Amino acid sequence: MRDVAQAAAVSIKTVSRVVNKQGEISEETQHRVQAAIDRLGYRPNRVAQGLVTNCTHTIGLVLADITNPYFAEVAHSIQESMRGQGYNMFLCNSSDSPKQEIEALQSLAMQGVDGIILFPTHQSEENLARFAPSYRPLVLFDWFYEHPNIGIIQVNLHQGACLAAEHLIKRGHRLIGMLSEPICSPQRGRRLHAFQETLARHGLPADANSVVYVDPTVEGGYKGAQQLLQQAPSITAIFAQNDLMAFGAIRACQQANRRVPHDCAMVGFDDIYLSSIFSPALTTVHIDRRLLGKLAVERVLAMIEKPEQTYPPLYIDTELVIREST
Amino acid sequence: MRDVAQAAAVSIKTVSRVVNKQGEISEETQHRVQAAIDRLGYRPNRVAQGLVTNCTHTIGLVLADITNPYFAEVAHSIQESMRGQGYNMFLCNSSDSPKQEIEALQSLAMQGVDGIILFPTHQSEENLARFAPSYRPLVLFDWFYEHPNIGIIQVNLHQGACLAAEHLIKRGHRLIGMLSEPICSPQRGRRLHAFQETLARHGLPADANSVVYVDPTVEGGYKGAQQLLQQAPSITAIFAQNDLMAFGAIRACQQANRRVPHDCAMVGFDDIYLSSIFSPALTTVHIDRRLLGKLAVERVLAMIEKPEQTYPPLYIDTELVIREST
DNA sequence: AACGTTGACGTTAACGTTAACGTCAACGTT
DNA sequence: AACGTTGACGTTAACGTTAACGTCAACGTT
Repeated sequence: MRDVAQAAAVSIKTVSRVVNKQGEISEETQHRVQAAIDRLGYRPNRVAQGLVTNCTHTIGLVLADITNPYFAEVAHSIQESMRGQGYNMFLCNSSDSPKQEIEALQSLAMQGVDGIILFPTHQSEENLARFAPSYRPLVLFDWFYEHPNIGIIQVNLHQGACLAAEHLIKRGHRLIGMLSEPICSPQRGRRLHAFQETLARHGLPADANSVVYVDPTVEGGYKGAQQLLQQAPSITAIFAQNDLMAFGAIRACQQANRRVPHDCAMVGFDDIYLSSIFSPALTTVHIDRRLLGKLAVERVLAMIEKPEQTYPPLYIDTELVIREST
Repeated sequence: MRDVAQAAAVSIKTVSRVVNKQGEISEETQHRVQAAIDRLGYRPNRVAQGLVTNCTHTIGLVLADITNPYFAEVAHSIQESMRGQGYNMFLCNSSDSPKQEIEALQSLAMQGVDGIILFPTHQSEENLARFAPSYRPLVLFDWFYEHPNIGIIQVNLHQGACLAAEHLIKRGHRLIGMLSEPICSPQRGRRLHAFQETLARHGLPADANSVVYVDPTVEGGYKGAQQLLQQAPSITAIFAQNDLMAFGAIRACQQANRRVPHDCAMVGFDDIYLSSIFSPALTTVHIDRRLLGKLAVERVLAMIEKPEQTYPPLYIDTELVIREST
């Protein structure tokens, strides 16, 4: 910057004004400075800017597992939305562990991020309570914790799970197994509870015997389905809490010589891009990841720019996509 | 920091010494300062540290597409390896576009990252030539560009493609289709060329008619396989350049009433975690993503710490995993 | 006793920016 | 002619750290 100022025979403050388009400069000076900037290839140092403006043009994204395509697609959408705004994105994996999550939040705070987008994990409520007041805007997915610093984006999981249940019931299924992740907080159980509620409303059984709690991964779905088929062999359908689990469960069914959907129907959740080309193509609840990412970025940037405003939660509806697995 | 210094009745420099464990402090003072740090919840400001030390404890990861599980798994491994070292990771998608890639590199440079790990795209050579001299350590995957600032990690794609070809030939296939991404640089064509070489070595045809160039995605594989089956209907096997393409191709085969593997065998590349549970489970060339990420982090951190040393390329072997699709 | 060394700190300046305020000429207004 | 306003800059201090150097008492050595 000093070199540019010298080359253009102005003060560094004038260079700063040109870089930040702060006006109050004559066109002639502006051109001269710009020419010097181009000639010397000057780029402002974001670290120094960050120190004085307390604004680093970065946000942090903390999510459970980037290898789950659902998260990856949301991350991709967030990235794309932010790129145009000149923001860079830190990525942290929480591995669904509260300890790693809080570590990620702290390290992001040290890096001076302007805001954080977080898919919270279990046990998070207390962590958030400690963390939120101290820091920048935080946008949460699928969680609820009221605080002026916190923006909420809720996917209508309840609706999605109801749609899935009603679809299976309409197809004549009476005994339906469920694969859920372990439920460590009320927020975590929303899909399962809504599904069970719908079953109950139709007078169908939803006892503990038809639910298995496993990791929300392919592996988890595979093992969970094996267990489910063993402890409740008369089930004719399975509702998995996400598509990866459904993939694993389909595999388990096939290996147990249960054809999908003829011997056991399968419904997933998320509609990741592989669901439509899996064999059989998966019936699942669609969530618009692009919209999700876009809204998250809009919300967090709005909260950064105008922190005094209050921001009501945003809700995103889901949609049942019927394919070959039911 | 000033508050901590005041609370402990020392100078801020002494606090700095405690934080950075720079020694030369009495145990008693150290304890007193540490107590004040804990009590006040002081955390060093990485932005200010970055300005003075020119070291931000961040690295940038630029890759083509985070929604491809292969990249996602490498990103995950990089993240995990870095977490323990106190580094944070910027993530940028290049979308396989040279323009976006160079924009990502520039914005990372402005953020003052200490190093960059890059899965380069086509046209990159000239960009790298311009970029590399000006900046921090750069670690490249599957590319080659010799420069003291650049570290290389090569997956032995040649070996992998040969293994795949020999496997199909041994199974009796004589007419094999190939799905490749567009080849805009020699580096990009390594899998395809090695595969074609092996075919030629066995006296088998590898003409243009049996190759289709499409995007390295599920969609690309799907469309590519459709085209391949139309223009070369007598093929009995397809080699896809990555697993996602293979998934799409399997789908296309099934829809064309070609059973996999009976009517058309399929081999992929990468061995993403979904390959083993796909139906049919995919025969593919395994790449150790965890190792890849771990080595990349080790290399880039070593280059940051000791930039004067020279770092020879690292090579990673591949392995054929035979499953149901062949 | 004089001097050098060392341990345990403190002071000052700097990193590359921007915010806040200052300056000064030119111009218009009364 | 005196004064206020405004446009177009420049100066100074500050952001929160660390590097480089300074200080000073205590201690050992000759």
